Amino acid sequence: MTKHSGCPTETTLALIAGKWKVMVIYWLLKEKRRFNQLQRDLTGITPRTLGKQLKEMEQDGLLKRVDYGEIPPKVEYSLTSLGRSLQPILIAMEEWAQLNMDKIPARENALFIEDNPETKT
Amino acid sequence: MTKHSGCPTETTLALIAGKWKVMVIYWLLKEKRRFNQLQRDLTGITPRTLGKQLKEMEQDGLLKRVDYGEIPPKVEYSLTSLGRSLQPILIAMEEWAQLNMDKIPARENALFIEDNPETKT
DNA sequence: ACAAGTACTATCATTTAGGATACTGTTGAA
DNA sequence: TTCAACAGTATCCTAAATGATAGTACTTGT
Repeated sequence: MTKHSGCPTETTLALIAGKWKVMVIYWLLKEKRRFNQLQRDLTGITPRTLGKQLKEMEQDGLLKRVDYGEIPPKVEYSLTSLGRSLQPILIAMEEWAQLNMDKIPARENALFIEDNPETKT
Repeated sequence: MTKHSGCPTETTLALIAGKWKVMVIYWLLKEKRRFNQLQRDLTGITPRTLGKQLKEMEQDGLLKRVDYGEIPPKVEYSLTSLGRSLQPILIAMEEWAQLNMDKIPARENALFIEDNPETKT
């Protein structure tokens, strides 16, 4: 997913389509959180990627960053009302998946065999 | 967006997050369509990419492909009931975007300056 | 004196999605 | 007879997303 055409559905999609964004929202819906706390919550994310996702979401108006200017640093992330207003959509997606779990085949891979090392001489 | 962790919300997201998938569903909600027709509908898509999106969506159970085995070829794509059942979610996303249009800043680019050609000597 | 926690950024590398272009074989229409 | 339409696939390439790893400056706890 890259550019969105002006289609409103795709606009919304673009805001939550980052690999970790749904989970960031999930944790921030519980309560505000600090950077390292989020990194512990989202097991496996690197600080670089977390930083990017947070910055994008902040630019998109989904969350706000409050820097207390202290030393050692203290920065808190929390959802804006715009961010919180996505909750019904996320819940709808969650319920849809749970309801249709059985009908969704597990697609693992393999479209065309393309640039596949095994295929080359 | 790449792998989904087993989180149902992300499962749903993964099914519709391809660059053209929402629009494919949009057109197929109207009526069944053939490959070249879709390519005309989705202005700008290449046949390779269209082929991929359709194949993924078919593997995901969102649409079905019917090959009439004729010559010249005739193949029709239509939504499955699973695919059609996504409509409320897409509408919810559309309405959310329309309702919040004014609050969503236009994010154009520029996170860190990273591997930027202008920055290099 | 040393380690750990704070919030990151820098640099480099890999992976993935998507695009450009050309091509297939057959048919019916101009 | 040459052309477009049909439904794609093959090959190559670029751009975007994400990951791995290391390091910043400062402070509190042991």
